[in-house]
Amino acid sequence: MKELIKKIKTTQSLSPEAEAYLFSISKKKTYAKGEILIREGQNVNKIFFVTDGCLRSYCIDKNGKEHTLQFAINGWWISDYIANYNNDPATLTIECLKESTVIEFNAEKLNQILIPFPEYEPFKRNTLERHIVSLHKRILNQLIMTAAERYGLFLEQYPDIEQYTRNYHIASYLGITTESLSRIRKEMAME
Amino acid sequence: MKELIKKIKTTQSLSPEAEAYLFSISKKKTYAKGEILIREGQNVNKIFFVTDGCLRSYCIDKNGKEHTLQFAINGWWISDYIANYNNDPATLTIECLKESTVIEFNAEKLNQILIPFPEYEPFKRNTLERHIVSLHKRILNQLIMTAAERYGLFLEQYPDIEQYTRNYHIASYLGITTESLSRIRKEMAME
DNA sequence: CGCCGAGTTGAACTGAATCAAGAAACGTGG
DNA sequence: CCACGTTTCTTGATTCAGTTCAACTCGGCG
Repeated sequence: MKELIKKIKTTQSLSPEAEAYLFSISKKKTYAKGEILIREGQNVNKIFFVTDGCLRSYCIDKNGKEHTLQFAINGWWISDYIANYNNDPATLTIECLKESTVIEFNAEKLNQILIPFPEYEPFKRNTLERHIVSLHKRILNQLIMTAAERYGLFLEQYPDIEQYTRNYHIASYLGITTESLSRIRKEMAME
Repeated sequence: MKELIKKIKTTQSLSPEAEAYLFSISKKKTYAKGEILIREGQNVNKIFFVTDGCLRSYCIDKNGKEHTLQFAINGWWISDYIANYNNDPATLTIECLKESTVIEFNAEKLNQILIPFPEYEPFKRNTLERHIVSLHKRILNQLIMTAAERYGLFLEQYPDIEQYTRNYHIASYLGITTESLSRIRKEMAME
């Protein structure tokens, strides 16, 4: 929780009362590698702030293939935003890739913080806007770059992540098969 | 402007003072087909609400190819969010595809509305969240669907847009070439 | 020791890109 | 209103990146 408070305070000040409110609506939880935080089909209204570890969200297509939407490490938020926003059952699954500590919020209660504590708003907005920017970049990269270039960028953006992830986690994030990723790795090693 | 006010009021109430403030920081503008609202490299801090017509944002890669990030029709916002958020020069170009009417805001002033009029916050947040949801869906669709399926979905989402767009606008949105799109169309017509 | 899941490698295949040429649509000026 | 040039769209042939399927290697672990 300290991590989150600290992060908020890089954007703005936060009264002790608002801090207390955040505490009161959140739960610190630790998950083991392989645990599922949100499962496809469940009704969920949770949102997680990652303070340590590594998670990913993915969906499963009609052929049973997984497609990774997001990795979340230190300081990132993760949830099924599609389900949360529409009040639908989850279409995503959120999985713990290594032992992780997260702060769990009820999404609605977290929004309601803005009524007594409007001071929280700039942080909220900043988080949403940064999220949009990263998604825009991802879409453009997917349109512009080759698979090998995308993998290179991925390694820059998540330098340590390969320790925790299976090959197919990364491949399904990049939109390629594990075999292709394996060949790209080989190609890169030879240069 | 009526359109925007109406849209805001579907989410929440809005005081006459807040309405007046929105008026005071915005300019209604009409652009002809082909006009450029934001050009790559410019310093921009504008954001547009489309009340009529059709616009698109795109970037140009190192080979000179265009990649469409977004189409905006009635009731959508469009801007270069990457540039706005980072205070960088624009990496995107925003182009008018048919005669369009937009409401232009200075992005910063639009955010500052929240200080005197926090009542505007739910609309703002709702807009951002809906934007995130649509981007998540787009990324997943790009990972899961074939080019032909994506084109089919595109036609559902933007049923009238083909009247205003060039073939390559759509192709570069779907991440394929104009030739491929042409063949997909042919394929679909034969069935 | 042998099994099992993950990663790698190979060969054949495929969807889409590229390159090139022709057809259709469009706008402009006479 | 037609003729012309330009742009866009279509079609074909070829190439290529990435997939698929299948076999093999490696490392961890009961």
